[in-house]
Amino acid sequence: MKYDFRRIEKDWQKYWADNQTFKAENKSDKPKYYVLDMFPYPSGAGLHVGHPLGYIASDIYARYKRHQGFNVLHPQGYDSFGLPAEQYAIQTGQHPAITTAENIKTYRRQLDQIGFSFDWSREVRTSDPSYYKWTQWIFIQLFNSWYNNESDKAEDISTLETIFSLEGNATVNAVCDDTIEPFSAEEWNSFDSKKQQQILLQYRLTYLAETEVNWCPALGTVLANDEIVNGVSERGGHPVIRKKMTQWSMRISAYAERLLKGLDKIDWTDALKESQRNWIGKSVGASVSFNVIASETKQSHQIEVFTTRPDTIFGVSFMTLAPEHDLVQQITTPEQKEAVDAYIEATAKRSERDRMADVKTISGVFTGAYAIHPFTEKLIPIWIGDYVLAGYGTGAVMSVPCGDERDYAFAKHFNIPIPNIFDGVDISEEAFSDKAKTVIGNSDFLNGMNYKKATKRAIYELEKIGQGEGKTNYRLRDAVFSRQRYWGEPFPVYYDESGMPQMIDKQFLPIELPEVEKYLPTETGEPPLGNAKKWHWLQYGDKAEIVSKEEFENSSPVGRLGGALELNTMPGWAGSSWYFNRYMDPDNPNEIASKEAMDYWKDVDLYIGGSEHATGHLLYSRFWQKFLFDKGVVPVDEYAKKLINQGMILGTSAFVHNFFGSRRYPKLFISESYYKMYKDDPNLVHTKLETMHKGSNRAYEPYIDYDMDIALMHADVSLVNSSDELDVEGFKRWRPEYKDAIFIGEKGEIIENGKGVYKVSRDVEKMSKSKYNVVNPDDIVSDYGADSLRLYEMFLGPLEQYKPWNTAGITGVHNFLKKLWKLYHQGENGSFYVDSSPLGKSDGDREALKTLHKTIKKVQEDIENFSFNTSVSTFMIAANELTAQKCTSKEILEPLLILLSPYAPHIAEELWSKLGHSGSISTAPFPKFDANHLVESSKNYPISFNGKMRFTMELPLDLSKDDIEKAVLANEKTQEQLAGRTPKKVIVVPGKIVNIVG
RNA sequence: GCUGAAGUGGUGGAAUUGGUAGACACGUUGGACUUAAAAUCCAAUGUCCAUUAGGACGUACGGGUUCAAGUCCCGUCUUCAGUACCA
Repeated sequence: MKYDFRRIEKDWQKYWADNQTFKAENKSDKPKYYVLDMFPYPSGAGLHVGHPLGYIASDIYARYKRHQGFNVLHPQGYDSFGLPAEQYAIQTGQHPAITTAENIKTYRRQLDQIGFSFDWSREVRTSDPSYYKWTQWIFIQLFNSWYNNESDKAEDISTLETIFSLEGNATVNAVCDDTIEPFSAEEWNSFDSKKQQQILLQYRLTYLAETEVNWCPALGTVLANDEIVNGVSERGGHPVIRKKMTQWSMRISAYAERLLKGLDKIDWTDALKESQRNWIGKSVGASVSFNVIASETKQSHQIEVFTTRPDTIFGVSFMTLAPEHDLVQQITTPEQKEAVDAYIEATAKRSERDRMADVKTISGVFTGAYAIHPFTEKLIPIWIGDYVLAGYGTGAVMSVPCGDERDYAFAKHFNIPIPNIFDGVDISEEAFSDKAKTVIGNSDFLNGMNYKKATKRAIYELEKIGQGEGKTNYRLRDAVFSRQRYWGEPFPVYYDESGMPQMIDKQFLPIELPEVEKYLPTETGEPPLGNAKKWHWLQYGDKAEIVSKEEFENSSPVGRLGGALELNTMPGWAGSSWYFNRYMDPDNPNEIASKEAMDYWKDVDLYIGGSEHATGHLLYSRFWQKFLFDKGVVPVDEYAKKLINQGMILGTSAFVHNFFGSRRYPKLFISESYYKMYKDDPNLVHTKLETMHKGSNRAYEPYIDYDMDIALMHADVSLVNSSDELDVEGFKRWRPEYKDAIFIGEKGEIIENGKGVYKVSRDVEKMSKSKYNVVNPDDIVSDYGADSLRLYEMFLGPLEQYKPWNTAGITGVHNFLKKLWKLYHQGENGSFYVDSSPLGKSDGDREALKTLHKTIKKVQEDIENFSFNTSVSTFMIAANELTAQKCTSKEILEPLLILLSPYAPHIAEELWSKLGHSGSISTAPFPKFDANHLVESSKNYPISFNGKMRFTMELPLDLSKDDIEKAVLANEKTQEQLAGRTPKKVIVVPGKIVNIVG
């Protein structure tokens, strides 16, 4: 009987679905285990073979944990809000909900055929109103909270209002906007409601603010910092400019320190933690304020700077402000005004990208103003320069050229003095920035101190004169939360008559996305939701509805509540920042999940996903979790105990060499070697092509130019065989414009009518439709089966590694499954056969048991270390050994199938049922490893002399080290080797080599 | 520049954490079966020398520690990823 994987896999997938085999219960006597995948965005292209890699790994682990007796939660869902469906809607007019639903259907079919043990009864979709109801609810909670630095947690905004009405804001230690003016309780109570609202907004954890944002004109939306790569948009690679807009922001900076500290208690990879640490960018130092007197107005100003080196304060010889700094205009002297304005204009013109590309050029202008040194009271010239960034710290630095490379270069360039404040250091060539070796000199009260001492003392002295204080600065910026898109969560927000944002009451959630005619921004530049006819919020008592502007204005004003709704939608990371909690109780209409469910499942034990989310999703979701923890909504403040980043499976692209730039030979493809020939001697090739031209009936385009640059063009990988040979005729049929393409082979011959060979060049790249290198898992499953696909993806290499896909190699694991099947389907008719008599003590039985227990040990270790690739090899070795031993014992097969079932569940279930079991293999207990089966009575020990292998000698295994030493020395061959000498030392490592040092 | 990861046959990758390097698989070559092909099975396969027996070399490069180094230490080079005028 043949290994009919198609039938087997279909049958068992049906069985699992019919019996809800993988449904997890929220109550169980078993210990819980939560295995989570990063849920996918359902794109129109469907899955390629790279996508399931992480899912296969998590599925193996989930199935393993079920065998171990855990109640396993292994859910899956869809991050279904996103740009591509919206772009498609813009092009075709099809509602993104329809596109998304279709894509999800494809995804589900593709996922199902691989045989994952997901509990689909818990599926979530972020674009589902019953789901985003709770995303909106969380937003409201954030709006209604402020961050109290005293209790170090988020608190209800009402507690802040109480403090304001009793004490004003002087005693409040909160994370808030830095522009807040102090006020007393009396003042607060005298403010009108709007003023109070405006002030509160500056404290809320989500707030509306005029911020400089990354605006992407091509996409018509704002992007977060992590959505920009190398100065262009991550999606599409469009240019990004800075622009001021009123936007919702998330006060993630309030959690900077806790996000940093939390990393210490979770088991994530060092690389990932490190990139989160860098992103948060904590630096400890001091803020120092310098007094400035503007020569024009005679007004006094203060410039605040942040420095990590307050110990070098006596080395300050100038100050530099970012060109965008607020004070620049006020302090610039009339003589310098022209130069300063010109410089500011020039910098403003430069795009982010230019500025990044050109960091070497030193530029700046003197403002004509001077600051006063807080200790020496000397005058310090104030410059502006674009090496100081407006967005970091205060946008101003105290420049210490002797201790900072950039300040040094700036000072050298503009001939500013460079005073030396380091003892025993030569700074004539370069700045000295080694903190560890620093000894301060020439610095009054800091003289002779090291970095640590001097820093402390400097801060103390600054505080004493009220010119500064110790300060910690973070690079982490508040996250912009508004997107000018249609296909995202609507905000539960309306604007009242005074224009202040108001939250819509929980009972009216969700605020559903309205229908629009066009998915583009409106003519007046409003986001796409501005196209909706009904978009005004109207509430009478406990009834509410969304109505048109006219209906809203014509409604009776008595007891009415409402206004225009927020037209922005939430960003992609909103829905994904809390979904792991929803899986615990996905259908709950009253809460994000019930308390019982969350107390039972608590957190994710294993989270698997790509490292590209390091500073996006994985940071935002930790932020929301901490917030929800502060509010008592969730029981833990870190939601994922362990995280593994799976690597990516890359595609192997195929390229053809095309005379792309030439209008003379536009459809001519030449082989690589021929191209090399061309590079060496272009004229030779020209002549050859000319001859060929004349000798052929083909109509080349007329001669126009000699531009013969070769372009490498992607060819569809399905047109190339495993020896890199292109199916030339297939290529011509592939696209109409290549119908008359001409291929020239290695020796300059024309390839046609199946004669001749054209070899493509290869390169490894990300799998993508546009590179024609996508391998579809559907094809693999139909050719080799899901079990082969699962085994092969694991076999390719370590989980975390990036590796290219190569379909040819799958025969290895496929043959293993066939071999295993054949071992138990021998004899005349090939029907299933196992030897059910108990194993005895014969050599063969001992060998079989040894194979089994070796496999148990290795596979268990491998799963626990997530080295799934090596356990696939272990299975193959076991199958080879059992075949060689002709062992068909039930006693061996049964545990072996349980070991195999996480990897290749279908074949394991099939053989398991053939063994007479009625239920699914998935809950069968994991086999117990027994070391006794691996122990032999004696072993051939390799004996070496001075590290060189000489002979082997059989020794009983239960001998002690000393006994082994004695036995080895007494041995005849040893004596022969020693030739009468006395050995210096005998090294015995149990189970390993015996080394005699002579 | 900084941070992190890595460098092993033609290829993907193993190596019990210092103990016989190259497991397992792909590919290649040869053979068996077949009218033939596919499939399947068997054998060989790090490099070099040697008919054989066997020997020498070999884990990016150069040193070192050790009876013993892919693994540990010092230095150099290369690749990949993230980040970047962060004061």
